[in-house]
This record gives sequence, C-alpha cells and structure tokens, in this order.
Amino acid sequence: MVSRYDRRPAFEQVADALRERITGGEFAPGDQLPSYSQIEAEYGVAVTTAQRAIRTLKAEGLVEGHAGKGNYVRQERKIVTLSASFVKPDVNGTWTTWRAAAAEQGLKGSQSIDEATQVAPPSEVADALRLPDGELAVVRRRTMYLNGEPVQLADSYFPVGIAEGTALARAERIPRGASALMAELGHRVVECDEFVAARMPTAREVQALSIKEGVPVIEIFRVSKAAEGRPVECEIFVLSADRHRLKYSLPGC
Amino acid sequence: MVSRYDRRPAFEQVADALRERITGGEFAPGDQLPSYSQIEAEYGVAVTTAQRAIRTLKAEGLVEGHAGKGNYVRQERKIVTLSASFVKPDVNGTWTTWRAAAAEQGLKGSQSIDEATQVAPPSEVADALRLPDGELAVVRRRTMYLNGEPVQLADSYFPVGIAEGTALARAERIPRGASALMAELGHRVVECDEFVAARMPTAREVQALSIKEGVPVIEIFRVSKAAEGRPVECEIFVLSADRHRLKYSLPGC
DNA sequence: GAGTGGTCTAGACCACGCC
DNA sequence: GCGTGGTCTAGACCACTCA
Repeated sequence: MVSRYDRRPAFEQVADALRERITGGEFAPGDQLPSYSQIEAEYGVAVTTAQRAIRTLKAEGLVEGHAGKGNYVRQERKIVTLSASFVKPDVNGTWTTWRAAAAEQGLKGSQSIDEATQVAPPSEVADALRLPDGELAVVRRRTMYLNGEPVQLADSYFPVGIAEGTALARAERIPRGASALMAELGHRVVECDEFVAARMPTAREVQALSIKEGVPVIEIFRVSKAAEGRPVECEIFVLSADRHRLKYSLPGC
Repeated sequence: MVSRYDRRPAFEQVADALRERITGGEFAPGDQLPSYSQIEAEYGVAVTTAQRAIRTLKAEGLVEGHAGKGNYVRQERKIVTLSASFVKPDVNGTWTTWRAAAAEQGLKGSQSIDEATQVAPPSEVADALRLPDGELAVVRRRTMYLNGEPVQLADSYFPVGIAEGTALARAERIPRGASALMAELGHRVVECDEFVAARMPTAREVQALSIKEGVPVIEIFRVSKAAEGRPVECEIFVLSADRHRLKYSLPGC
C-alpha cells in the first residue's frame, strides 16, 4: 500500500516495492510480475501509475514486457568476455580473434562489412589520426554477430593516403585480415591506446543492435599506432552492455 | 505535427523530432527546450504525451529538467580519463594515483573510508579470491570525490587471513597506501585482471553518486594477484559514466 | 501570480497471446 | 472473448522559479 504521508512519488514507492520483491528472490529471473490490475488493487494506485512504476524498472534493465502476456523479470543474458589481449598487433586481426573469442564460449561469431567509403571523420577521429582540418578519411563499417544476432558495431577509420586503392577501401572481406594487410603496406601496428566509455544508445544503435529498454552501450575508441607513434587506424566499437564484458590483463613488471 | 498514419507512437515521433532539433544544432547544450504547452500546440498532442516524449529524452541522457524553470539540453560534462596504468603494482596505491590523475586534469581528488568490516562476499568475489563456501571476507568501502562531489564507489575485498588485525580491516587511512602495506605483509601484487562492464545504476548508487536520469555506470571488477597467481585482493569500482572514461594503453611487443 | 515541470487519476482504445 | 501490455487524452493538483 502506498503511503500518502511519504513524500516520495507513488510510482517510485511501487517501483521500490517491486524491485525489493525481485532482488529479495520472490520473483526469480524469468518469472512473471503481477499484472497492472493486480498492482492497482494491491497498492491502491491507478493503472497508469502502476505502468509508470513498471516503466522505471524497465529503464533500469530489470524488467521486460511482452504485450498480451505480461511483464517479466529479465533473464541474465549470456555474457561474452572480450579479452583486450586481442589487440596484440603481432598475429591476429580483430575479426579472427572475435570469432575465436565467441567460439571459446560456444557461440558462433560472424561479421558483415556494411560500407567502405570516404567521409569527413568525427573530430575525435581526425584528432587521433592527426588529420588536417577538413581532410577526409576512409571509413569501413562492420557489424559483428553472435549466433546471427547483431551485437556490435565496428567502424574503422584510416587516413586516405593509407587506405586508398587498397582492399581496406572496398566493402569486401580481406582474406588474411586487415592487420596483416596493414603490415604489408608498411604500417605495422605496434601500440594501441584504448578509451572505454559507457552511455545510452542512440536511436540508430537501438535499431541496429536491437537493444532493449534500459540497456546502455559500451563504446571503445581505439587508436592504433605504427612505429614512432604514428597513428594509422582509429576504431570505434559500440557494444550492447548486457551481452559484453571486457577483460584487460595487466601483467606485473 | 504528429502523423496519425505513422504507426509509431506519438510520444516517440515527438521525441524523435526534438532529438533531431537538438542534434541538428537548433538547441545547443544548455539551451532551454520548448515548454510542454508549446510542444502541445506545436505537435498537436496532449500534455502528458509531450511529457512522455521529454521523459524518453531524459532516459537517453540528452535532456535534464528543472521544476519551475524548464527542460534543458544537458551540458557536456568534464570527463576524467583514468589511466589503467595506475594498477602497476610497483609504486603507487590506487588512492595516490587517483589523486594524481585528478590533479593532472585540474581537479581535486579526495576519498572517504566509509566502512571496514567482515561480510559474506558476493559470489563472484568469493570465486575470484578462491574462498571456500560460506567463508567471510574483509571489505573496505571507500567513496572517491572530485572537487568534493562523490563520483566513484570502491569496495576492496580481502581474505580474512590477509587483512585481519591489520590496518586494512580498520576504517582509517593507511599512511603509505594499501599497496605498500600489502607488500610488507608478504602479498606483493604482481598481476591484475580487470573486467569492465556497464549497466544502469541501482537505487543506492543513484543516491550515493547523485547520478542523473539516463546515465549508466561503469563497473570495474579487478582481481589482484601475488606471485604464482595467488589472488590477494578483489576490488569493485562503480563510476558514473558521464564523468569517467577509462584509458588502457597496450604497448607493442 | 503566472508559467513551468512533476505527478496522479479515470477512462478510453489498440494489438497481442491464449483458450 | 478475455486478460494482458502499450498508448493516448483531459483534467487536476503540487512545488518550484521568477518577475
């Protein structure tokens, strides 16, 4: 029952009560929550208030709704741990190790190359690649899939001088991997900086990765450098946070 | 104007339109958005629908509301880049380098030690520390501040055998740093594994870190190991994602 | 006091799942 | 056909800001 003497909003009181019943174990992952009419009766609020309470739980990623069936406690998703060791520039490209990391966890990794074209790069990319103002870059956009579901967007940016005329600038698979090709072209990557951030997805990302309500994305901004710190590639990865986890191993010195 | 022939919900059409006007530059960060009555008139929807549209933009972290004043495009927040090099086990503890990283960006870092006690650790922590079932651990809970604002929660878990009777188990500052103390106690850290995830904050975290609507948190799970891979400490960091960015540098081999 | 955001309600309609 | 979630509306009240 909602207390009228509590100054907190009713929908929040109801949300808190339900959240507690979930975390307390009364409702396990996969269980159906009380229907709106039940909440209405049980807590003495209007339907729309009950709906708002449920909506805040959805925004927290705790609950998901299915029209005509009910609201359910969200299942724990399988989590793929991506090891950052894959950036080691020596042997593998991102793609090879992406597939390997997925296979390790019993999942099938695949990718599509959606586009390869010249664009005006975002300013952070231009900065990272040390491109003069207004200069274009080659972008190569890929989507990564796990068991056929799109889970990651990967955009690679190259200075035009590096990618132009090579397979990097065409929307087709690169047989031995982009890493190997870069090395052959004289841009062997020897060092990476990786910046990790989290935020709510854009509408485009929600669409492309079928991200559920209340699930953030992890954004990785990676700058790859050849000898003497010369930046040769800049990648932006966007991963849905409920399916990924990053692993960084920092060995002792 | 909302189209009745578009099957997408009206609140979403309005949200999209406003989002576009924001990203298109019509409303710059800090600008006030149209009031609900203006939206009502302009798009031909009910007030509550306008409110719902604005609420979805808030959930995306794009907009923030101030009762009695208006809704505003959220300002870009200063972002603190935390370099993961700080885990290098040789010289510094987390605290020293936290303060240094903040100072580098012109901010004042501080911390409070909120609690040091024995608890039943979360199962991931028990696993990471290889504790037998049901065994307690010493937890040391800290809050980190930037310019006086709480921005990060840091919980360190130790096996009881390591921490009991030492300063680690007391809620007081450790003069030369926890790292140094660990080393003196014969548990010099030589290796770390770090797992990075993102999710929406819990109610407690919203409260403790005054996290705004629509802002996720970054959670770092760090396992520190002494010689021969023996785990000696397990830390959980929770950072509000709008103020932090992690940096990992991966040197070539 | 006028305008603003924040909340709440009652009542309505739709689409979907299931029997 | 009934119960479910999802959406929309009109109208109400409160707290806050600002002139």
